[in-house]
Formats: sequence, structure tokens, C-alpha cells
Amino acid sequence: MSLTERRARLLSLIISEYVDSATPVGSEAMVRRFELPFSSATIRNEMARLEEEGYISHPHTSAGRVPSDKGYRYYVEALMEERDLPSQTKQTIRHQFHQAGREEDEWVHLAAAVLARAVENAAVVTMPRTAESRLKRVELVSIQDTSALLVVVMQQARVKQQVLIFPEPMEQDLLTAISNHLNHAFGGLSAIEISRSQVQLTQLEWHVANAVREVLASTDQGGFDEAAMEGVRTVLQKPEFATSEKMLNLLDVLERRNLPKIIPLAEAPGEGVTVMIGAENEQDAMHDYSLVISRYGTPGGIGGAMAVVGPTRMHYPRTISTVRFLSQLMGEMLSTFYDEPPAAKDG
Amino acid sequence: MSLTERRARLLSLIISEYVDSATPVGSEAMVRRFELPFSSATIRNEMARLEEEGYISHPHTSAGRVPSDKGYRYYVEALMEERDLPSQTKQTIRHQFHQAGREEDEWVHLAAAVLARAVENAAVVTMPRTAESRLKRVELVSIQDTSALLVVVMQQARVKQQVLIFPEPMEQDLLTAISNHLNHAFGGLSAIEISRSQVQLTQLEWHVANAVREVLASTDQGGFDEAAMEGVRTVLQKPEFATSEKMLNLLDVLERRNLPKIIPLAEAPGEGVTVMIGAENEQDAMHDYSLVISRYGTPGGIGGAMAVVGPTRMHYPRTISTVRFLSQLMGEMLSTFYDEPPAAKDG
DNA sequence: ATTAGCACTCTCCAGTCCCGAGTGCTAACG
DNA sequence: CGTTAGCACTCGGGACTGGAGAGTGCTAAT
Repeated sequence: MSLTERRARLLSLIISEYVDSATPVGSEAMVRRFELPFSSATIRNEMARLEEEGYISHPHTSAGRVPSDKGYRYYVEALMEERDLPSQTKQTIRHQFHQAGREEDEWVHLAAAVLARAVENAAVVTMPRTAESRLKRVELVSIQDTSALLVVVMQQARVKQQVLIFPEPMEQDLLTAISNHLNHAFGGLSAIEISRSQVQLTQLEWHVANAVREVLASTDQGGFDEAAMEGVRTVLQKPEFATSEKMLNLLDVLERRNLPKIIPLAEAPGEGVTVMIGAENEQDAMHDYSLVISRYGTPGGIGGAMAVVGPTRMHYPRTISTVRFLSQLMGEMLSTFYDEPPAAKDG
Repeated sequence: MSLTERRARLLSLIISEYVDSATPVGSEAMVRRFELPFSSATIRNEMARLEEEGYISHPHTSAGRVPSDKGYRYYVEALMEERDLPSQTKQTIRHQFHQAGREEDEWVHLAAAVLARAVENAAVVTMPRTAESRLKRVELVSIQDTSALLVVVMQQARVKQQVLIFPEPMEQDLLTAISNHLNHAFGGLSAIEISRSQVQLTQLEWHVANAVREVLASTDQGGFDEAAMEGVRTVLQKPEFATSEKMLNLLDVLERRNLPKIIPLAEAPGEGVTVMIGAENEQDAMHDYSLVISRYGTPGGIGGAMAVVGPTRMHYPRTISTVRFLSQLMGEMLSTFYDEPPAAKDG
């Protein structure tokens, strides 16, 4: 299934040409553009072979060639050279990060924005978290008579809050007592462990504990609601979205509630960057798009996922390098805050 | 500047027709559709007058008439009858709200979704807040050696958190002591008041206090970052966005960072619903769109803004009623949690 | 194996034509 | 006088046409 040297080289050229022209590339244009030591006829023969084997295709007789999913795949596996980002670029990105505030969702937004900008496609970055949320601390703050604010702090520094209504008026002292008791009883436990716990609770305490448990559980299964997305407008300006129909299609795909479906191996433990090209993704809706995904975070610990979404006609080497670098960088930053000192992988 | 009875009636019909057909309406079609007791020629005469006075216009000779901004304005002021929402609809909406969770941003998202769905346009709802954020309570939770999570609870039950780095390792006990002191010193104060305070602080306490102050300040000036937006896809499917250029235009306008500009009287104290039609909005970008805005919340206290954004060709009575009802409902819900019992305005 | 040559195909664009919907005017009518 | 019928006129949009340009696939010669 491997290609001859020359055909491989040709495929590579076709792809680079197509990636930045966005129009089918023909044999004649090819030799002119790259000053190939062959005539257009030879190229045509080679192209015919490449097409037979499924690496490129014809939109219709007599238009140039367009890379197929299989063509891109071969290119990504075997042909392209993934060179490091220019250190200039890296510096710029690092700089932006260090200027950012320290709120978690601020990072995540920033990461998405930086990524989207760098690769000129849409980028999604999820909030970091561990596999299972554990309670670190719970606080109750009185609001008025029968209502109080419940603040749940989880282990990886996630915080959630909600208003809680009680059947009777509650003094702050009582609220504090309840939270103290719960902190003592449930500190460090997960949602499941709390529900299995045998601790004796008053009616009121049970009311609060239940809310806490729900918060933990919803954090575990939620996830993509809290992802940041950027660059949608950028990607919509690409020529593949010239018709409003195509635009709506992409917008559909990027709807928040669809993300978990299209980004399947989101937080899979695997290291490194995964690329899914067109129909390789099982979701029909994604057949015209490619995904470049990576987990980020500390090994086995806290982390999230980042992904680039764009048309299959995408600058893969650049995209992959950028995702790799950025996920590493995010990992380092998380380490700084939550874990052992950074592993100093990259200079 | 007032219209004759007949012309007013005619304008009203033109608008309803245009609002649901989206195509310029002609004299002949008019008499057929509404079985008017006049001939098309008479209608043409009347239309000519309406056009002279600026209420409708011609895309080009020999297409039907289209309402102008002025036409819509007159319609909204004088012609349309704003009837109450069917109680069926109200019930449905109430129901959805009571099923929703109790997290604040969940409400806001829900409100935006319900609104967008009901009016078939894009809807924006901001998070509720008071004019000036005041500190209710601050908590510090140790994460590791030199880092801790700072949780700031503000008066109107807003919560923000961020990771704080200390120059030296910090035990939880020390953190608790610091937060206790700060709670005592700054509870109930605003950002400005904290910065003016003369309380003696240790170096470490000052570090934390400063972060708290920044959180309060950024909450006060932020705002639209935390708005929920829904229905963008719905509105993009309308015929006015048939070309991708128009779509990009709207997406531009709805970019998060643009919202404060286009929704100018966001949290103005005025009661009731405000309508801005096309060029009435000073922002050039909004000249093709209309806005229906309302404040929601408790009188003078906590509250936010909600807005519907769509093409000027919009079903104004329905939109206005829905915004009015929903802002009332949100107000009631806020009251339930933060204030005196609900004012029971609406059955 | 490579290439020149050539007939063929298909898209894209510009031009043309015509139809339909709608207008504005004029003259007639009750 | 307000209303109406009649009619010439005007556009926009869809259908059709005819190159021009880019590209292909095949064949025969090198």
C-alpha cells in the first residue's frame, strides 16, 4: 500500500498546493509552480495512479485533483515533517499566557483564542478537571431568611455555587455549623462515596449534603458546557463556507451540546496529538471536517482536552505543532499550581 | 404627522404581511390576501402617499413595498396591539423555569434559550448583579505548598475564584486566619472602600486583600462577558441572511465583546421594554437589526438586562410581550431568593 | 519510461431574452 | 371628489447560449 518515491512526493506537493489555494490543482499548474523535471503528461499519468489508489480525487472530469481523506492521512502519517514552532512564536504565546489573569476560565478562554489565532481555525478548550471530582470544602453563606448560597470547592480548584432554599429561616451560625459538620464528614469524598456514606445527618444537613452531591455529580458528567470556543468566525470565512448552507452546517456541529459527540476521545489518557480526518470521525456531521485533538494536564491527574476544528483542507503540520506546544504549555501551568514543579520539557 | 385611519390600517397590514412573507408586498397581492373593499389602484395611491411620508419604501421601481424604520416605529407606537401572552405559553415557560437547577448561570442560560425559542430570534441575557459589588465573604483553600484557591463571595450571591500564589509555603491554618481577618475587616465593603481602608495588614494579608479588591472591581466593570446568548442559529436561518456576507456581519455584531456597545441602555434603571429599530441605534453595525430590551430584577436592587436581537422585520407584538413577561418572571425569581416576597404582579 | 499532441469535457462567466409582478399615470365613472 | 379600469413601462430573476480557460485521457513517437 506504499507509494513510489515520486508519487509520494507528488501527493505532498498536491496537498501543499491545495491547502493554500483551495482550488483543485491540475497537472500543468503543478509543473509550472514547482518547476518539476517532468512534463505535465507524466504528472497526469502519476495522478491517474494516485487516484486509482484513492489518495486524490476528481470533483468531475476535467477539473484538477483534490486530496482525499486517505491522501491526507498518508500525508500526516508518512509525508509531512512536523517541525517545531519557531521560537519567536513560542515566546509570543508564552508571553500572552503570563500576562493573563489567574482565573481558570480566563486561561481556558485565552488558550482557545491563542490556538484559534495561530492555526486560523476554530479551537475548543475544555476546563481542566480530574476523572472524579472530590469535595474539598463546602461553605454556606446566608442570603436572607430561608435562602443561602452554597459554595462547593472541589479538589482541583473547581468552584461551583448555587442558591439553596430551606424550609425554615436559617441563621448564619447554624449554616456555619452545618458546613463544618459536612466538611468534616465528607471532605475528600466523591459524589458516589458521599451517597454511600453512613454518617448520621439531621434533616437540614441531609438537604445540603444532597445538593453537594448533585454538584459533584454534575461536574463529573458535564464538561463541555464549560469549554471555551474561539475562531468560529475565522473558519467561517474560508472558501469552503461560501454558501450559507455550509455555514449553518458548521455552526450546527459546533453547537455546545454537540461537542462531546464530535470530540470523542476528549479526555482519553493517551499522550500526544490525535488527528481525525473527515470521514474517519464516526459522526456524519463531521465528514467534511478534520479534528486535531490533544489532552493537556498533569500525567494521570488534572487535565482537559483541546481541539482544533476546521475543513479537511487544513495546514496539518502547523496545526499539530501548535496543539502539541500549547497542550504542553497548559500542562506546565497546571503543574505549577496543583502539583510537583514543572517537568521542564521544552525550552 | 399622523396618518389617516385608512392609511394607518394599510400600513399595519403591509407590516404583518411583510413580517411573515419576507418579500416586498404589492398592491394586488394585498387586496387578494385581505379582501380589501378597494381596488388595487386605490391601494397604490395610498401606498404612494405612505411612501412620500416615509413609512414604507421601494427596493427599486416595480417591486412591492417594504416598511421603513419609521414605519415600524409608528406601528410599534400607535398601531399594534400588544396582547398578553396566551396563558398556555406562560404556563409552559414557568414550568421550564421551575424545573431548572438553582445555579445562577443556569437560569440565565435557560432564560436566553426560552426567550430565543419563543421569539425565534437571538436572545441575550446578562447575569444579574447590583450596581456595586460588595464583599460578603472570602475563603482561602490550600491547594499545595505555595498556592491556594481564593473564593470571593459577593453580596448578590455572585461567586468568583482564582488561584493565588504566595511567596512562601502556606498552611491551611494560616490561610484560615487570614481570611477570618479579612472577613472581619472588609465584610460588606466595595472595591473602592477596601482600597481606601486604613486597616493594618500584614504583607500576606495585603496580598490577598489586593486580589479580592481586583475581583470586586473586575466584576463591576465586566458584565457582558457573562451574558448568555441563544438562538443565533435560528436567526441566521432567516431569509435576510441568505448570503454568507450577511451572516458574517451578524456574527460580528453578536461577538461577545461587542455586546456592551450595541445594547446601550443595558441596565438603565428605567422600567419597561425598550425597542430600538434599525438606524435608531447609533451603532452603524446595527442599522439592519432591531433590539428589544428590558431590565429585569428587583426594583433598584439586583438585576440584569435581557435583549432580543433580530432583523428589523420582526414580530414586534409577540417579541415585546415575551420580553416583558420573561423579565417580570426573572424579577420574581430573584426576589424569591434575595429580597422581600414576590410582588405577585402576574397570574 | 517519458513526452508531445490533440480531441474532448466541464465549469464559469457574460450576454440575451422573456416572463411575471408591480408600478405610475391617465381617463372614465358614480 | 374619491375610486377604479386600463395600459405602458420597469425591473429582477430564471433559462438559455456561446465562448474561453483549465484540465483530462489517450495515442503515437522518442
